[in-house]
Amino acid sequence: MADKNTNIRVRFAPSPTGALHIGGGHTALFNWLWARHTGGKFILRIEDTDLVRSTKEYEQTIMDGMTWLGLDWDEGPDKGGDYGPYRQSERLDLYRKYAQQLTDEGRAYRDGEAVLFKVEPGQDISFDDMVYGRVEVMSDALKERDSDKLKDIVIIKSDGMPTYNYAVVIDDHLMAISHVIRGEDHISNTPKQILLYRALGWDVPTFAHLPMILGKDKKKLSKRHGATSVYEYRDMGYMPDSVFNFLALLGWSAGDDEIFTREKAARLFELSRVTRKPAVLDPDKMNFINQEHLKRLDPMTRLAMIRPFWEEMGLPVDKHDDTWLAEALTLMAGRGRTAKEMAEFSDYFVSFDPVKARWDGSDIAEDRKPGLRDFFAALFAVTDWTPEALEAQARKWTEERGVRMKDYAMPLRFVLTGMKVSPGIFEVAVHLGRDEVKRRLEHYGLI
RNA sequence: GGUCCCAUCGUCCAGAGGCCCAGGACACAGCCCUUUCAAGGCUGCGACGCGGGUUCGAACCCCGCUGGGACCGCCA
Repeated sequence: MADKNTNIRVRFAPSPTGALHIGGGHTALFNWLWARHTGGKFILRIEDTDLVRSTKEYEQTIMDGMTWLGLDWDEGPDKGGDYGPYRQSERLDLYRKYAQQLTDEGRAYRDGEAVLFKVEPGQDISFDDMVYGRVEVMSDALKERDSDKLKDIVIIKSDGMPTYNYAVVIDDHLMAISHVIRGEDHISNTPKQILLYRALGWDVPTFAHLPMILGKDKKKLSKRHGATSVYEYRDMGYMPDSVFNFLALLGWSAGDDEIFTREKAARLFELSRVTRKPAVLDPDKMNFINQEHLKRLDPMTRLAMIRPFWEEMGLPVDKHDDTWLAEALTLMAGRGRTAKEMAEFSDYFVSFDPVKARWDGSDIAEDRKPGLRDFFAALFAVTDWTPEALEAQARKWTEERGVRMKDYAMPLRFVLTGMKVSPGIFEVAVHLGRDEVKRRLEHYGLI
């Protein structure tokens, strides 16, 4: 798509009744991708016509969630634009105006305080979806449940507020939306909306529905599937880049390379290549993608990612130099799939306290201690405090005595980290520094 | 119950009639590397739901069945 199409306008229209859901994030993401790919505009519209459930706090939370994911919008309630206002609650006069027009034309009628749109039988309300292709529907299908009676469409509720199916048509048209990209759960709402577009004499936008995201049990994602808001992923230590990457892979693929940046995804994205099958969310894949992004981070950025988790664990992060901490994490690279895991697996760099807390040294038999003391003394005899020199010394020492390296490296690992796994133990020792290693050995009476 | 949609490894995606006795990724198993665990390298396991057509030829087209999903609210 060489020519930038500035007429392409898409929107994400959440209702502020909760934090940004993973499904909502997915929808917002695909709209963003299409806008950025085509050079069009991405609009944020708040659908707050449900008076009781909508709050300003949730509105802010949703915007924060989108920002966290790296999805920036061109027009919205916070930044304005030529097609505002961008909150449905501020557009009530518009909905009333067109409802009145439809009523005057005899297309709609009042029912108490509400206004209903009359559905006529025999109308073809099929449409071409950019993802699903031709969707065939007749207006005769718009029946009441368990009945053959046609069901008219409520456009204004008794409380004076517009219904979703009506407001969305008014707004998408007035905001000059070219492509309506939304979840597949809206596919059956589309024919009703087409009826409204026609009655108003407006052009119908292009529709593109996205496959649903399902839980492991193949049911629509909900609370009981664990993490459902993007914030839960943030709090578990997933990078925004990873969540973006993972979500982009649900219903679409960029080709051979599955780890990519927002920019690359935007460049490669094609609506016509979106899948139709509902996608099951796979936490394993999410972990893998996060680990890959964590590995690719530059040291200081990685530190910024891990730091809050160390702080949350109550570790004295400020006592250390940032560069030194970042280097410790470089040693950890590839270990830990989330920032939280990485923070937990590397706590011994920040403080000796967690080491003492989880290992008291009692599982080292007394008769082994003399040998270990000899070994550690040999290590401290090394003047060149580098991983290579220490390892060479350790190897020499163990070979001369015909003993196994692991029988001495493992105790050292426990002394320094309190864990049975860690990066190369000589690298850990060197990074901690001679004095700190000595201090930890002394604590366990091994030097 | 009605309407609409979907149907390739356990999962996510490739595949747009011959290039497919189906390819990649995650997960899983094994091997290598190794002081541990990861990472990395290699190997393996594993799918076109079923039945009819159409065609010289079908994972790809058509029909039926089965299975799954979504919707049927004065919620969005």
